[in-house]
Amino acid sequence: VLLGHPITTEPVPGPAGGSQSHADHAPDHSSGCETCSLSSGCLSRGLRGADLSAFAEMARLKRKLHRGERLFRPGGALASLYVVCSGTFKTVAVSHEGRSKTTGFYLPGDLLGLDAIAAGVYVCDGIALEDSEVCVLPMNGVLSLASAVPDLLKELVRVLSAEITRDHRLLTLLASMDAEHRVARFFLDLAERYHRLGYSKDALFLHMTREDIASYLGLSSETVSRIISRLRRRGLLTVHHRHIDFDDSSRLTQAADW
Amino acid sequence: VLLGHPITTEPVPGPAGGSQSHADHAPDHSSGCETCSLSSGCLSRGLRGADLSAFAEMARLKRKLHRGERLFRPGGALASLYVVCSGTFKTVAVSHEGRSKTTGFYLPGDLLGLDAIAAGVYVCDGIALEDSEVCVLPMNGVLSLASAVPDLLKELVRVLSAEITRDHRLLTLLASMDAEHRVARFFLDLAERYHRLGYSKDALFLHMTREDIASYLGLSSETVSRIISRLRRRGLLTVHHRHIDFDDSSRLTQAADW
DNA sequence: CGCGCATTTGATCTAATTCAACCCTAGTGG
DNA sequence: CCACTAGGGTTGAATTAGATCAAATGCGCG
Repeated sequence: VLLGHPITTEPVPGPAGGSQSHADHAPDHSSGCETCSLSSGCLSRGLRGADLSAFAEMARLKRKLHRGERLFRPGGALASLYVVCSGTFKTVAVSHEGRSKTTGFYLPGDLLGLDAIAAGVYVCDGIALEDSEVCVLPMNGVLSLASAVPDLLKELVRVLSAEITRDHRLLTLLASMDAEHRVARFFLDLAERYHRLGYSKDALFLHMTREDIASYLGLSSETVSRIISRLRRRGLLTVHHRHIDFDDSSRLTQAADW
Repeated sequence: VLLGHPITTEPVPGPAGGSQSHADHAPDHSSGCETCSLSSGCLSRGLRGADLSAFAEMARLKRKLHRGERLFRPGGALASLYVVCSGTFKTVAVSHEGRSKTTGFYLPGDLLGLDAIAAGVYVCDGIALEDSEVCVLPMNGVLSLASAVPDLLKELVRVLSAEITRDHRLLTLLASMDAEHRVARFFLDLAERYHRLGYSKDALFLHMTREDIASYLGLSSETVSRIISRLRRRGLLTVHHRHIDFDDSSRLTQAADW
C-alpha cells in the first residue's frame, strides 16, 4: 500500500543538467539567465535583450550547497543576494539570548538576503533543506544595474514589497489564528507556491522537519504533529512521512480560511 | 500627585508653525524638505543640493488628518507613499473574513504604504491616531527620481529592507515570547523610536488604545492591561492613563530580553 | 450631570505547551 | 543480510498561560 509516491515529480525540467558536482562551493557558469527556466519568477523577470544580458553577466556565479549547509550566517557582511535556482532553503533568526525561530522558507525563484540590506550584515542563518543551488547576485551589481535599468528597479522594489506583504500575512496568522488554521494555511500556501513552479496542485512534499514548521508557525512540534493527525483523521489529507496529499481541498481551504 | 505631566514635551520644535487648518485634506505647501526638521529621518536623508531640491519638488504636497481619519484603505489604487510629518498612524490589516489586526505603528519620519507596492493597491487601512500630517510622495515620482539619484535608490531599498527586518523581529516576538516579554519589548521599542525623535528616553505617551496594542502583539486587551498592572506592581513603571514612566529601565530591559 | 467608552480586575475555561514514552524509518556497521 | 542506532515523528497525560466572560471603575465629553 505504501509503495511508489512519485506524484510530485520533476517540474518543467530545467536546463540545470546532470552536473552533480560534489565539490562544495563550486561555482558553476554552465547556463545563463537567457536560458533559465526560472527567468519568469526570478528578479530578472521582465528584462529582455541587452538588459537581460547585463543581468546575466552580473549573476553568472552560482553556488551549490548540500543539505544542512549554510549559505550565510548572522553578522556576515552582506556581499550578495541569492536567488534559489533549485532546492529549498530556510532562514532562521537567532535572538541574542540563543532562542531561534524559522522566519521563512525559500523555493526556486525566491530571493534570499533582502532583510540584510538595511543593516549591511546578514541577520539570520540561511540553510539548505536539501541539496540546492543558488545564483549569486553581488549587492553593488544589483544596485548599479537597478540604477541603469528602470524595469529592474521596479522589480527589485516589488520583490521587497512582496516580502513585506508576506510577513504581514504571517503576522496576522500568528497573532489571531489557532493552530489548525495555521497549519492548514501553511500547507495551502506552500502548495500554491509549488504549483506556480509546475508541481501538482493537491500534493506536497515537505523538505522541512515538523520542528521547522512549528517554529515558523509559532507552535510546538507536538502540536503540529497532532494537527496533522487530526486533519488526516477527518479525511482532509493523506500523509506518508513528508509527502502530503490533499484529499479534500475545499474542506482544507475552509479549515484555513476561518 | 497627579498634576502636570508635561514630561514628553515637544521634540526639536519643527518649522511646521501654527497653521492649524481645520479643513480636511487641505494641501500645505508651507515648508520644503530643505528646512524640515525630520530630513535626517525621512526618505530624503543623505540627499543634498540639487538632489534634495528635486525631492522637495516631488514631495511638496502635504495632507493633514484628524484623529481617526483614514489616509488610505485596502483596495485603493496605490498612487503615493506617505511620510509621517507629525502625529502617529496605525496600519490595520483586515482579513477577508472580517477579522482585523494592527500591523504597525508609524511615527514621524516613517514611510507608509510600502506593503502596497507589490500588489499596486493598498492592502491595509492607514489610520491617524491623533491629528497628524503626512508628506505625499507620488509613486511614479519616487521611482523615477530613484532611477536618477543613486543615493535615493539606496535609501529606498534600505527602508524597505528595514521594514522586513522589523517584521521579522515582530514575528519572532509573536512566535516565541510570552505576553510579558511582548509588552515590555513593545514599550522599549516604542520609547527608543521616540527617543531618536528627541523625546525622553524613559517616558512614553501611548497614542494607541490597549486594544490596538493587544492586536499588534497578538494578545487580548485584558492581558495587556494585566501585564501593565503587573509591571507597575513590581515597580518597573508608573502609569497615568496613557502616559508611562519607566522607573527601572534596566529591569524592564531584562523583562523584555528574556 | 450623566452617558459611553476605555481600562482594570476577577473567575472560569480552554487550547496549546510540556514532559514523557513509544514508534518508525533510514542509515550504519558488523 | 540483518541487527542496531539515532533522529524525526506520533501519541498520551498533566499543566498552564492566556482567552473569554463578566462586572466594576474611571475618565472624557457632549
